[in-house]
Amino acid sequence: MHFSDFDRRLMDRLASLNPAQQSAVTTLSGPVLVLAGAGTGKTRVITYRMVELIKQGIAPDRILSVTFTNKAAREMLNRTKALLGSRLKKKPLISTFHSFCVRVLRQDIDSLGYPKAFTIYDRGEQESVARTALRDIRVGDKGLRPGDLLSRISQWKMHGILPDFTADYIENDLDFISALAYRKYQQKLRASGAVDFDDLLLLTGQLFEQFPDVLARHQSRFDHVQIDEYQDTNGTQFHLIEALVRKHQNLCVVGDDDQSIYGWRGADVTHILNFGVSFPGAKIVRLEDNYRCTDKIIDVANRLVSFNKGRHEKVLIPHKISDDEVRIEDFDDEVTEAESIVREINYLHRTQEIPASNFAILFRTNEQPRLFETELRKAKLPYQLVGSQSFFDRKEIRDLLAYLKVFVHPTDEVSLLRIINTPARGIGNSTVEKLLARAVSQGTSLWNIIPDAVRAGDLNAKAVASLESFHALLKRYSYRLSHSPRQLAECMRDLIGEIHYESEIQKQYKSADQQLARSDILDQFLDSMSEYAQRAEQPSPSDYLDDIALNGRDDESDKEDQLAEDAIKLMTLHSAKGLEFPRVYLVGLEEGLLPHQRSVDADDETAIAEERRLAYVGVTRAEDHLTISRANSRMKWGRRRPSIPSRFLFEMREDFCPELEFEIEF
DNA sequence: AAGGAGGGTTTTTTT
DNA sequence: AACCCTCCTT
Repeated sequence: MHFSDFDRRLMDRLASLNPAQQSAVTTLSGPVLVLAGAGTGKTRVITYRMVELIKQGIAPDRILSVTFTNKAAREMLNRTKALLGSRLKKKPLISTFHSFCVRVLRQDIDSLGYPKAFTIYDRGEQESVARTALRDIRVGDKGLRPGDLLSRISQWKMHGILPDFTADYIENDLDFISALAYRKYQQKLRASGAVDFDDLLLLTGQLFEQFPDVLARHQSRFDHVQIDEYQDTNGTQFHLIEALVRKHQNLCVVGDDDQSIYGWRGADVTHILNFGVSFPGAKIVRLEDNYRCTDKIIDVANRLVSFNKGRHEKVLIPHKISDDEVRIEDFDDEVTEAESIVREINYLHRTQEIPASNFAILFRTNEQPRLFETELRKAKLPYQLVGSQSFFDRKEIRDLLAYLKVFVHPTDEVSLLRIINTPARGIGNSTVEKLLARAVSQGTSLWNIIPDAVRAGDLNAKAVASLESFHALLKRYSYRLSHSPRQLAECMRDLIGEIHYESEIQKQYKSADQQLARSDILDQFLDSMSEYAQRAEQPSPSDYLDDIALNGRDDESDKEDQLAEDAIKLMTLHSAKGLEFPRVYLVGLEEGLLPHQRSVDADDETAIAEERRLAYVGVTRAEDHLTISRANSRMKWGRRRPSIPSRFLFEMREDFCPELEFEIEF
């Protein structure tokens, strides 16, 4: 959407606020809960409120607004700028919890015994740490994998439970081993000067709790705090908020319990349900006027969500009337599903000239978009896969980032292990094992042991020579980067040359096509770095790494924004939250997919309820046209299996009665 | 130490 | 079907 359209719509909306919305906007002090259904303009209300505060004379930088994603933060900032123009003298602080916490921690984390130059570990790196932590523990034949332990550990962290306090929560083998792993894991992280995503919140909470002066400093920075998507707050986040507003209670939160879809990540709906208890005297404003969807779509959404128990009863009131029924279509298999939907989009786009950006295809799992991508590419339609961090997940990028991390922070053991023999330089497993054993026995890090080990002489000559030149290489680049941070891209380009990374690619990929694609990735990566070096006020490698950790492929989005504006969007239901599209295809409504098999197996009504909310989120993304589809059979793990229509279809439509094409076996 | 073959396993969702 | 891990050969 262009700015002019955008502004016009905003101004219209502002002029037509209903009394409930007005009261949300004009209640400027004390706690406020805005309970708002889908498509009622939640985020806009919070933006207007901020604008109102600034108009009343509150300095923009004394308002903290927390959004759920970095993208939402950017959008909110743009709207504020559009509404206030030159009246906006300072920048309001709009960020996610995680970005906010990184800022806090960069200042004070040393009080907790971590280095200020900590690195942030993502999922893959966490798993390596967990794997080493696991190795020290005798797992026996329990068949547990790092992933299981990590998610248990993550749950504890999101409830603010530290390693020393896990004893109360042990109920089974998984808990027991996870508790052990948690301690080892946390030790390893700290030794590597690393922090994981949950730590960002957990450590900030710890900091606030243990150091009242630090808390006081941050409390006095803000007169007002606003939180968007409050239904997704976890325990640790709640404590952070509560601590920040403890003195003035100027807190405004916005959310919808029917859209709580992050329970698996620790989000706790009770925070929004008990807001009035946690913050006495809170005003509660309800928004039920839906401006997004047609009456037909709202009807389906209301019916569906009414099957959930224990929620704030809300009935969305549609403001758009349409003759277009919600379509529920079935196809033989997942290939036909993709083909047919893409064929329809192709027709509508090319013949009816409906812009590509009007379309969105929403799905439950990440294996689903593949086929749609293939079909869209065949039809030469512009599309964008939203949300997947595929770019920074590529092997090449991860390798080079690991180099960069070691340059910045030599104690980062996970990254060091990743690059020590990448590309192969004759430092094989047995050598690495010896080094690690020595590091453990001397109680120091792998990095520190390398010069010693070279002297000790129980390694073969080739390995020693390689180690020496590897060590020298790291020192050289780390020195160079710290002295000329603006040269980030050039530096990495030289590195690629020096370690012959390109020839490594040639070796690994046989076809010229693939080789080209891989080199292309490297170029994009270097571009992203030089772009960063220009954009940032004070570029530094560690700041660049923060940027990537928190924003993913953010740097590309600027370039792609115009392109993305005119593309068909493909995304999971989770990343579709907060967005809206004129034409939505909600695909794969089958038992086992939506609701997901894992929730079905859990045999737990709350798990199914969350799946239902997910479907509800999908339905309510559609502005004008909604098509729901399913396949009668689907490939899974190389096998074709029959699919049963999702139970949600029966709930959405009273008259839903499909003809089943497969035979029922008894 | 490196590369390749064979076997076993897998996927929910993401800041 | 695709990926990862382990083991085997060179």
